Amino acid sequence: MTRVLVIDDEPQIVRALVINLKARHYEVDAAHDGATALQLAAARHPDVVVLDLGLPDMDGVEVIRGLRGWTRVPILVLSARHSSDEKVEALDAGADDYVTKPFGMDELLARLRAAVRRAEPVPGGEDEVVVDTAEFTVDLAAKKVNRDGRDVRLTPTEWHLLEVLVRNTGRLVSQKQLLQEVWGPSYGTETNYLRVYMAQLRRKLEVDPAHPRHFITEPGMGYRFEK
Amino acid sequence: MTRVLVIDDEPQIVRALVINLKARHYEVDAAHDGATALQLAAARHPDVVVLDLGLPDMDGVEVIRGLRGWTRVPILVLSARHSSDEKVEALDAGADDYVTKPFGMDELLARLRAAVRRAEPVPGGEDEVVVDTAEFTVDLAAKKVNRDGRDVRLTPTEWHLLEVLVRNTGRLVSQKQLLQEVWGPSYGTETNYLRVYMAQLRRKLEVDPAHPRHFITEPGMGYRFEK
DNA sequence: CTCCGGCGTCAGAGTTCCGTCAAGGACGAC
DNA sequence: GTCGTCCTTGACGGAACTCTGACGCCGGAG
Repeated sequence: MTRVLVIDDEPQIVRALVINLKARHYEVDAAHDGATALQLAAARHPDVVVLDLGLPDMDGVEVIRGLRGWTRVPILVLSARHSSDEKVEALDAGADDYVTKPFGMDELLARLRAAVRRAEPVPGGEDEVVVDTAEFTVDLAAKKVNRDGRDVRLTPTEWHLLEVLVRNTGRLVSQKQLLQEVWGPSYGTETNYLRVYMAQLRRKLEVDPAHPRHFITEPGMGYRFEK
Repeated sequence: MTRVLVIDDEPQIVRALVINLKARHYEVDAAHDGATALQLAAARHPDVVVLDLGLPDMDGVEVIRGLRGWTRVPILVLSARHSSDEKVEALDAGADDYVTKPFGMDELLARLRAAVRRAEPVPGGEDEVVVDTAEFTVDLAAKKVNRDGRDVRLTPTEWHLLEVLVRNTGRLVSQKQLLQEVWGPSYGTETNYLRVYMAQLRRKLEVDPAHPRHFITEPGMGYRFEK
């Protein structure tokens, strides 16, 4: 769940934001002044910050600097001031976006979504998509299988089949489901394909292909991958 | 130097932007319609895009989608429309910011700076600028390849292809992804291009081009660069 | 016991995919 | 214009992959 930190000293604005955000399943923290805000940010590590520049205890830009000292969390600034200088100052201090009050809630939420989306790690980035077994390792992102320090070469079909099984580690995958995912939706009965390609996977990955430990056959039903 | 792509069909706006940006030492490309814009984006790989939604040939949101299909470059939208729906649509399509016309140049530039800053890689991040192999060295920042103490001459396309592969060292890069990143989003099936240019890269960089050790073919799937 | 269905194995045929070469065209430099 | 560089395109032989049928094994049912 995405966590939002709202910083504003006007209770009605905070209330409106909190209600709208919670309705959209965001987790919301709120602070009424800069000091509390910085503390909360450090404690809760929000995914995005909504900051009103007009705070009672400190300049909003100072809050931005305080945050930017240690985090790159997206900061969305709210302000009643339309002056161009204010915007430039806030943006150059490290804000990500600047919305002038009064603002439309739809727009604010859209900008919030944009800010959060941007901060997301690249899909297929460094996320750990590696599955380990005693004998081999499957890296789903790099499309690599390593066994005894060597890369194992898989054909597209073999890889596709392995992928479906590994993504369902421990679960039984029916023959029909495998056929449809690997060969396409119009397949479903060609179980001989499965037999051939399961055999090849086992030959390449199992220690003893005749007595598989990872690619288990469930007779009449399907196959199961076990670590 | 930061490269900006300006997309707008109003010459006076383009002129104003180009003058201001160049004065601040940005490198600027300009397009006056969506098709040219997508082409230019693919060819020039801008660091940030400024996009007017009102284009003669296609909907601005389509341009956003066209870009987002293959790149995460920051997109700053300009529009005369103040309607909230328009903003939400553009932002949800993948835009990073939305500025309504008439806009202050200072503010626009500040938002541009914010967008570029955000996109910067984390300082001290795991960005490898130089990649070494036993036989040659690729310097991604300097755009240079060195082999046996000599710089290897690569054509723009060869370099581009090499860059994509090296940035994904060890990972399989699909043919479609390579084509889209190097030749542009409208490509995806012209695998003969890949065959030709992979051969050229191998001829220039592999010890034995017929038995490549670094530029590995995964038949039916794509290519992989290995140190 | 025999029969039978489901599974594993193997090898060959057919098809797709890849590396290579060469020719043609676009473009800019001189 | 002429040259040189680079990109595109087509063609072809060979390699890799998928499909297909045949066969044997095994366990359960009759």
